[in-house]
Amino acid sequence: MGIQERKEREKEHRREEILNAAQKVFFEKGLQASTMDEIAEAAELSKGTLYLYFKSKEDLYLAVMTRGMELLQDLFDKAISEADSPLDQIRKVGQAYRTFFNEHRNFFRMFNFFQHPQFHKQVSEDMMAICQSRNQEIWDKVIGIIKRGIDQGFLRNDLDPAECAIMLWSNSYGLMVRMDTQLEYFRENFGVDLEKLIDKSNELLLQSMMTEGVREKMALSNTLNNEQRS
Amino acid sequence: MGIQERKEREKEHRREEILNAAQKVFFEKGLQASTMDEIAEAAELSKGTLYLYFKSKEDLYLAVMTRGMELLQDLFDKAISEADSPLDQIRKVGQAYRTFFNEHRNFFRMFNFFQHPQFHKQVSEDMMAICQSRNQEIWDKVIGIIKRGIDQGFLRNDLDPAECAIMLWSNSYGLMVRMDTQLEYFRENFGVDLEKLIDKSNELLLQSMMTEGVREKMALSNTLNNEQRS
DNA sequence: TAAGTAAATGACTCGTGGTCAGTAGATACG
DNA sequence: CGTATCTACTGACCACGAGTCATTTACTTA
Repeated sequence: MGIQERKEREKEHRREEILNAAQKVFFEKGLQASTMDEIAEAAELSKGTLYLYFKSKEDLYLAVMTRGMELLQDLFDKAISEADSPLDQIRKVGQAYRTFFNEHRNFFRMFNFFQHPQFHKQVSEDMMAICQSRNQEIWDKVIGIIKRGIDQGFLRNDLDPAECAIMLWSNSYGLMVRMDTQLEYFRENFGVDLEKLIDKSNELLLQSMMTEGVREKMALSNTLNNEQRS
Repeated sequence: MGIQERKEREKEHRREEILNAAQKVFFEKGLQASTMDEIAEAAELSKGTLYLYFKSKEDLYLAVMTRGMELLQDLFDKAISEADSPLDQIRKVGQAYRTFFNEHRNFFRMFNFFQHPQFHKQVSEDMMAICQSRNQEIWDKVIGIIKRGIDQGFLRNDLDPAECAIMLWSNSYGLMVRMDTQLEYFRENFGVDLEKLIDKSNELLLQSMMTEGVREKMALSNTLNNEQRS
């Protein structure tokens, strides 16, 4: 009998609907200012029902966040599959991260919020484990492409892939946080375009990771490109 | 008559006592989990009194945070005055930031929390302005030493001081956030020592900002140092 | 000593996260 | 078809914490 299966589907569907409502409310107001009543209202359910599907407001928040992690993973996969060399993969994944930041700012902020140790205490272990494993998947993916870059001679073989991945990621991340809250401030006070700066500093780091030969070839083709343009 | 003055002093003193109590509680539990009753208890005052001195829990939180900003400024001033060249100043200020992170982690987390746009809405404009201006002071200081580094020929003169400052700062910051929540994770899963990585990646960036001549001189003296050691 | 003033109090309100006894509607059974 | 069971759902309710304000206390001044 398919009744069991149908019920499972319906339950999953209901869960998704709650997530949709929660996402909408959280995106508008953030964790603190959103209320469970409001989310229940948006989901056209009673508050009690929310607690049948999620252990707490924080857990619900993280469940929404995992959607963002999936999204980021998809963007990365797409970037990796579209690139033609390990170096190109690294650049395109970096670009994908910046796209994610620009077009899914609310998810970026959720990731950011998730970093706070104090927040972790309010979250169930189950949900924490889910986030951990998704996180691990993303890091493995990023480290993987760096490793290929080293193995195929594009990046210096005295470097550690994980270290490189963390450096590049954190470098972008640090600037994005700045951008998110102080983009105007830096433009007005110091005439700095943070958007371009992310590109620049990421490229700076990447180049210092390249092997001598690759860097020279890069420089040469850049020169050619510039000459063609002018 | 000095009564007026004495009252002012007493009021200031009371304010400091409240800040002491708040700092203790906030450090232990974070913003969310700390209650105003608890802080009042720690300050040996009633809750109502707290609201005579601070507009809201969030304002009180930020008032504690400004102490951290003062502390960071002092560390920077000390680092700048103790260094003997602009390049040394940049390195020592970077080191001071890392010291701040390690020894005043709770303040670092407060700064971090402050970054959230959602949090800003819950704060009074007065307090926001105070934080802004302190922030500006710190950035001016950091940009100032980079500018001296460029003017005196240590750093490439095609670079913008503000851009360099932001790059270096954000680079450290990004890694510190990672360190704060995932130090063990990265050590266990990828064998990466984030502490050392901050040094490494900061030095990497700094070197790519140096003029050719200075970099070569640096490389030479490093070689000599290494030879002396072995 | 009494009036006046500033500081401090704590009982109160109101909003919100989370609970749980009860309801309704579907399903299984006689 | 009627009844028992089960399951998702409900919303009144509780606990607790931020913020308020009428009242009290302590000090100053005349």
